[in-house]
Amino acid sequence: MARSDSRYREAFNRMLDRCAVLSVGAPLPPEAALGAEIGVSRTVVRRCLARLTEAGVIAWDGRQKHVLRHPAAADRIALGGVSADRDQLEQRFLDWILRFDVPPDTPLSVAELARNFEVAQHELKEFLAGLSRFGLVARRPQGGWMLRGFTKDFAVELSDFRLVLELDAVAKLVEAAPDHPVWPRLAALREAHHALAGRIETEFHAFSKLDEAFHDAVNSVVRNRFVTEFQKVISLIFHYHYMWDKTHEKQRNAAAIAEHLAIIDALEARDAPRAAEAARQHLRTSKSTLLSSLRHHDLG
Amino acid sequence: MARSDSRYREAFNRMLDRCAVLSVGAPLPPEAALGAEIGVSRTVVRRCLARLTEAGVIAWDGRQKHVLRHPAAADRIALGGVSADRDQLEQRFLDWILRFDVPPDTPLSVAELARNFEVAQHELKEFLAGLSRFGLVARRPQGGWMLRGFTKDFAVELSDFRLVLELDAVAKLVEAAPDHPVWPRLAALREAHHALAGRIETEFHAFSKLDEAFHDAVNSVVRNRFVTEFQKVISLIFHYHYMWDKTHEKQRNAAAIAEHLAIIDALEARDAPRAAEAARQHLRTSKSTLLSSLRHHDLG
DNA sequence: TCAACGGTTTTAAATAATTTAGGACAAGAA
DNA sequence: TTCTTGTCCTAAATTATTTAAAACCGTTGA
Repeated sequence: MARSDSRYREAFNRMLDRCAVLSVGAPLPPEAALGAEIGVSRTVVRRCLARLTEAGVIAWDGRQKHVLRHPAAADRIALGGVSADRDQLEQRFLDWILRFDVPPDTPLSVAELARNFEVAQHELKEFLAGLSRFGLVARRPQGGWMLRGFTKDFAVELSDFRLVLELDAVAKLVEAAPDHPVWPRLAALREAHHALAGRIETEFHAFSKLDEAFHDAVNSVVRNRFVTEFQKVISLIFHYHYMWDKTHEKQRNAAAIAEHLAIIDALEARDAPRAAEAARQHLRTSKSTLLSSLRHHDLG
Repeated sequence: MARSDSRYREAFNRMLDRCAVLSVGAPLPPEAALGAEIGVSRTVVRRCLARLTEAGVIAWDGRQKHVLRHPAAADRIALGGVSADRDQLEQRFLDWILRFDVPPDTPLSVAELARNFEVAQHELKEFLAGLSRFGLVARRPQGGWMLRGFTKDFAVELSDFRLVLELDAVAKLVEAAPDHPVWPRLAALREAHHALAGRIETEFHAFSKLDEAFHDAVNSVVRNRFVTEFQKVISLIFHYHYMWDKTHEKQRNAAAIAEHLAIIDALEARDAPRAAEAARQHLRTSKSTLLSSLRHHDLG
């Protein structure tokens, strides 16, 4: 009928813990102090105090409140299932779209999705509203939501946008101070790339993670909330598509490693034009890989 | 108690119109056909038919349904106030923040905002969820929303991001085909700029709109949903700040006109480096204007 | 005397319940 | 057989209700 009282339940248990460390007969701090301590409003504190009184753990009369006995395990109240946090929803949602290859223009049922992901409907709606800013989903005129999906257009525009952002990052990186923390990161990445190149015959699957780490490092020099927000989506999408398209995976990954190393070389040489050109080349490859993986999906 | 039936009300009135053009005794099309015609589901159609029968406008028995009399004006049902559309909400919300200079870290009351803007609470929540992707608002841990607001950091990051997008647009524009529709637009804008420059003593306020039109034209060559989405927010924010900061407005606008013309010159000459440099110069000015307007607000 | 604390009330946010709309399926008429 | 309607089920929109937060005010005790 109404909202859950999990906030109260959790607060009550924490209040029990609070009483456990006090000796019998000791006074409790004022309501406001307890609220601040537990991170909850006075209203909740008072509800908890009332229950503690009822359970005989404390005596409470106005300002006089002191511990009567130490709380037992039986005094605790069970709290409902832990709700999954917000960030995970994003991961799981994109995972669902990409892994099950949901086609574009699919109507999305908020009710069904909320059930599957085990989140409240309004949370999912909020999430979709956020995604709609990226053009990944849209509202339908009759109501409800629709997946605009990973069409060819989407992939092209995403890749183009990524190119713009990443070229900017590369340009900034070349100008970065010598003591910038990105340089050790790049050096470590260079080693990791060389190491993987040596084991490419057997471990080419490990490249996907390395790719993510590389682009993350490059973009780390750009301190911009808009860029950061986009990178999250971009990296997820490219990450999954890497895992998908199994055609010539070994060759592709070997080539990508070489491209990454070329970028690192140019960056460490502080050669802006060469770095830009290397990045452009790599993203061109990336884009065509993304597009070809979409074509495979269209056909199959 | 439940959702509004405005969809049904509107459909009913349109159904009346539909009957009015039929002669008395004529049969009505099947339910599905009516639904398609009016753009509504069969459920609604059947509700309307039931009411029409009750009102004696039609006779309805299974497949037999025909007009009994022409509908009168009294048959219509009044429909509730027209709900404002979604796009306007965005405008009005940003308008509110900027015009009333809501400080950063203000808690936003969904209930109050919904009242003021005369929209349903959940619509506003959806909207806020969308904005949170741009980092303009954020959820508070205890629940509710908070305006992160136009801090200095926000302005800097926004300007930087704008620079990245716009330099890309300029680069693309230089490469645009000679018959691209952007060229006539730029030519018209050049005239408009010259015209305003002549009247700058008295009509410098008109520049804000011209600025918007100029940047819109430049960005029109980039066909990218992500860029488009951002431009909407960017142009709104810069637009309002132009209107605010009244210090040296005339000189600033005159200077900006010159900067715009320099960009147009370089673009029409297809001189990529010069165009980029001119754009960079203009956006630098823009950024410092935005920042100084924020400083004024901090002090006052 | 005043500052801190608690009682009370007002208001908002979260969420379940309720109502309307959409769509699927089956049965029946043409 | 095919189109149409009757019926039912599910989902989305929207309100109502419950919980939480916060403001206000009186009172107590140092």
